[in-house]
Amino acid sequence: MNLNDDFVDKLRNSGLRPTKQRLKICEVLFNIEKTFHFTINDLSRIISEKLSEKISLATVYNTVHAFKKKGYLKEISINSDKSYFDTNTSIHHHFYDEDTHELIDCETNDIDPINVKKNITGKKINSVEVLIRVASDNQNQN
Amino acid sequence: MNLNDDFVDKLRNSGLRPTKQRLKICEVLFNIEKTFHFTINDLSRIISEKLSEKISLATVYNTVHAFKKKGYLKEISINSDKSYFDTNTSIHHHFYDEDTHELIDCETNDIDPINVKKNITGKKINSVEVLIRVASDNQNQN
DNA sequence: GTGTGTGCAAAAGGTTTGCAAGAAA
DNA sequence: TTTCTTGCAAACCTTTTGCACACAC
Repeated sequence: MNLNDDFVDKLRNSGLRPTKQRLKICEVLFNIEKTFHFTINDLSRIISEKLSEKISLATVYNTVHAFKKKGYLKEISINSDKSYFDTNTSIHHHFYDEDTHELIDCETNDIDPINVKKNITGKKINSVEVLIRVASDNQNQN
Repeated sequence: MNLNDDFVDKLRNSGLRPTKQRLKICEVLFNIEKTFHFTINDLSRIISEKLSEKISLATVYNTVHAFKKKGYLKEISINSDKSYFDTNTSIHHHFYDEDTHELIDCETNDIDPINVKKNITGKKINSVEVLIRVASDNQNQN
């Protein structure tokens, strides 16, 4: 399998040993054309379903954090009960569907450039990201 | 004390009994001219320091969530290890200082209007909020 | 063989829950 | 007196850690 070799290279190039577990996680995360969002729990579940083989939770955590540190994944804060990760690592925005709790990417191009007029002395801006909360049009909001 | 009466009314009007604990939490949260950001832990600590009287953690959680439900507090997602709350319940933006983990309000006026060019079919936009991550200018990132 | 990675179980945070005792209506 | 609230401890969930064993190099 060609892709698998790519993953081996990818891992090697970033100083991560291409172990069986890490390759499986790569398959799940990066074998897909469109980017996707997940929690560690999601990922763990998907692995055991798709691959009919279990990877220890600790290893999933280790790997996800290693991938994040290497810039292959990005962590997103939507609500505070869980960490969401995104395979789209560019600076971009999100729609958050409050009905379904689904997260949808919104590329930088989909929003006019954001001009921050205030600034904090001695601090530089690392990122500017927008969260757009949406809900069903005909919903009775609580 | 006049303010205390206000709090009693405030609570009564929203169907919450004005208990000793809730009034104390009101004093801490709403007796201040400027808005402030806190975690439940912060709040609990402030209460025991400022009021030299302890309120059970469970009660603090209960009260904060009750206040949030009534619209007196707003929950903010910065990172997933903790919940932050904000006494400023308007739609507004935030600076997040990655060095100090401090949260700073950024009023809607401080950012030029945000034009979202993409939209999700059948969904209406509830809020558009920006998180600006900042860090020390001379910091060695990572 | 050396060093890194894995997996388990235990621990650690933050948060929630169940229930008995207490306070407000 | 009835209903809501409090407080404690236990439970819970997500995440982290310690350590022995296994695997990659």
